[in-house]
Amino acid sequence: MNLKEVAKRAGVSIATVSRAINNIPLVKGATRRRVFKAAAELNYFPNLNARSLAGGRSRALGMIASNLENPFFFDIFRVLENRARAHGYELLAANTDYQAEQLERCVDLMIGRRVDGLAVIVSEMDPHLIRKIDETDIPAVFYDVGSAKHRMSNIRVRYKNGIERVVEYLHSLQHSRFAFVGHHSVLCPTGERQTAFLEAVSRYSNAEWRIVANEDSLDGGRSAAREIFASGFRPTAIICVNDFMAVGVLRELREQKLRVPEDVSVTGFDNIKLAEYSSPPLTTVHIPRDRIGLLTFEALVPESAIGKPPGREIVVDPEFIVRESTGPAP
Amino acid sequence: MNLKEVAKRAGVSIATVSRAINNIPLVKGATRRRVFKAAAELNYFPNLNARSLAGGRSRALGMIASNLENPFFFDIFRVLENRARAHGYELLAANTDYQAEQLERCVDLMIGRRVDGLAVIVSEMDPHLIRKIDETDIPAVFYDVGSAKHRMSNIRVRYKNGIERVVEYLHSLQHSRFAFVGHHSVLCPTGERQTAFLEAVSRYSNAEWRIVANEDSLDGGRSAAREIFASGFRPTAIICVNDFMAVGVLRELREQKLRVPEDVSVTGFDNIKLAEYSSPPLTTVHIPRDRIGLLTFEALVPESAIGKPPGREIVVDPEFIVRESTGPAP
DNA sequence: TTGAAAGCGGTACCAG
DNA sequence: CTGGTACCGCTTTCAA
Repeated sequence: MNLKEVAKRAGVSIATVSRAINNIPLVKGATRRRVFKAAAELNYFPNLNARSLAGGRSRALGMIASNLENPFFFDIFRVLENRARAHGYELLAANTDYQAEQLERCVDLMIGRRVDGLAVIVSEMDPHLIRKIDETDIPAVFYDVGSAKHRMSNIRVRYKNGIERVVEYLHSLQHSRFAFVGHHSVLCPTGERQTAFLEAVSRYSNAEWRIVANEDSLDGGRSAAREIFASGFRPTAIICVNDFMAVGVLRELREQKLRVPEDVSVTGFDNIKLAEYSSPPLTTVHIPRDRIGLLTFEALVPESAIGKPPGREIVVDPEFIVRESTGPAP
Repeated sequence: MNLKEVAKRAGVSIATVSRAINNIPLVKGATRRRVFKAAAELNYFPNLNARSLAGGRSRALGMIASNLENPFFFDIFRVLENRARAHGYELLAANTDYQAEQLERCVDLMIGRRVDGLAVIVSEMDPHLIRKIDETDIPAVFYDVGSAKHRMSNIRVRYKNGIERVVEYLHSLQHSRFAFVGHHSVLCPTGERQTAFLEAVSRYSNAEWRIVANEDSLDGGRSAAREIFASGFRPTAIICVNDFMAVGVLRELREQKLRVPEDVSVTGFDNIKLAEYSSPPLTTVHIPRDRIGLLTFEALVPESAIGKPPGREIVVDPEFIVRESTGPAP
């Protein structure tokens, strides 16, 4: 089914059908009705590929995330999609599983689809990809990487502050043996968190620590915890790169009959919903995904944010939240 | 950047560039190299919209889910995407949040994009939409709804069996006061589970029960549990429509200082990863998402499944799994 | 208010 | 092995 057939049936030209379908005011009411009737009878659906091609814009935004299974990313996706829909865009989502190769495929795909804006919320970003995207002139937002210019914006969360707060808090509770559970991506922001951890912990002369990494999943968190204990190290506090992995850690501690927080304190990061639902609820650091999603949209669709310049650096401050997974050192 | 420019720079015709880019063997090695060089220099990305339009196929599959935040759906998404990618397709995902209106939008979008196959894994499906999709001749798979024909397949999970096993098991443990926590979608499969619950529980003359519903989320599960207790009913066992909500229920019970399973038994459904990570790990019913994802793909892309007829009914049997959230009635 | 026609960027068939 | 070219379905001037 295409415009031509609808036009034939409605007894008008394809130009008129196009106008009617797109709600362009020029069309007379009676004509419009005839067109819609014909379209309905023929079970007509505008071909969006053709529309994008002819129109020069796809009315689609893209979001690439490292791991949509982790609610942190999904929360951003959700608000971004809502904004997009509200403004007549659709959101194409893609997952990289933290793999550089997949990231490259996703980027090519998004560019190939000629998305009108692209948000890249991944930690494995590499400069050559940023350049690649930059050269296409597609408005883009990167997360914790790259620098603002042209049509590229940049959202930067101050992890360092967050981790510092966590470490300070634990130290004030007399903890001295720390473990850091990260995931495999070596670059920012994990890298940043890890570095921040090292810096913070190094400030205390009596502190001992150990760092382990595993995949960003419940299993990954659990394995990481297992690894720590297998090494013989006995932390009094386990600081996790995010809540998702922390839930895995909690599970392993339960297995080992260690009580949280009496025997070991555990902290997460992100403040995903699950952090409130774990047992015990996690002490964590809140990252405002709503705000990030919103700002991302505004950066991608400048018309939606009058007064705010495109291509800017957006800094987000995290917020420390104490729940029940932390307590005085044993 | 388009074919023409690449052709000019490489000193060949656009037909040749097209062939080279698409790895059609006819092209001579030297020519191919010239083309790729030119393409790289010009930062060329094939316009996928144009390709879909001209080629008559989009090389994309669509998946519409009720709630991608629920790992049940996400697990299916994951394997479907893997299969798709392995076969040169991309997967377009969309979320309905259980809203009929959004479902309709998503369907229109997928048809508009001319996906080569569409999986609709939602519980709020309505017959008119099935017809709509049917008339487009796009191969489709529905979950627990519609009937197999033409190019439409149909995956049906035997929930009834699963719920029956759960209820029987609890009854054998001397439970007699049951609560069922569902989510708001009234149609299959939730409806089916709910009905199955009623049938199963009605078989025992001494059984009492109560049914509540809330949104499919952690919060929804928690609220549902709160609602049960607010009503004055004191169940010895809470049967949840899925694991995701069950985790919310567990949280509320903790709040009420009720021990699981000593004071109350709780069961989930689906067997998502989180079910093993909750405290206590959930007794649940396994639904093989991997298999569902795989079968869905095969139904959508018949070439991938030689020997298997397109448009068939696929029946999946769930499997009862006992963990630690269930025990003898108090 | 409507129609005719020139693209948009590819694909694929037909010649050579 | 390569080039020419007729579409694919829609948007968008330009005229009428």
